[in-house]
Amino acid sequence: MTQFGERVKLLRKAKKMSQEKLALECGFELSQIYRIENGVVNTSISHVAKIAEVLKVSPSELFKF
Amino acid sequence: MTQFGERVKLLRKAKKMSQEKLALECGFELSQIYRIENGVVNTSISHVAKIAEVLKVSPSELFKF
DNA sequence: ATGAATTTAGGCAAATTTGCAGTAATTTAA
DNA sequence: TTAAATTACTGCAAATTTGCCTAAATTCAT
Repeated sequence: MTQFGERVKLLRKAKKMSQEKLALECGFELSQIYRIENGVVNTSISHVAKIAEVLKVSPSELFKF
Repeated sequence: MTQFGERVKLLRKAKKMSQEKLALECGFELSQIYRIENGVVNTSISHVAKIAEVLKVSPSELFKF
């Protein structure tokens, strides 16, 4: 959960995207991006898919840890 | 969601494992495996990780569709 | 064909996630 | 340095998932 979040943060920063922009493009809340990146929540596969799409990586990239 | 479930079902059957056995080894309910495989629910990343572990594949394998 | 095993299905309560809204803390840029 | 931008964090209600339970439907082996 924490590892997954760290992966999201890493890939997001690699694209020089703010949490807010990622949230906006994904269609969910800024607070939710924070929760995901910091392992506060155990998010769902549809969120995984959406984040991957916006970050232009395959969902499997988010599990490479 | 549906695609993810189909992937779980495929990999589970490849290991000749019943939903019940998978559920047992994962430590969750049979009904939950059914729900995941049939796209009834949008399950969480920790469940993804656990299923991958039990099926002896990397989590990313479950997103190859 | 039939009995056993497996899968599908759904209801309900408890647990968890999410959106929404806000504020505080930290980082970045001018 | 200080103003702006970004990130961290929280409370609450609504939505969703999960466990537990039961039963019907389907598949499979004999």
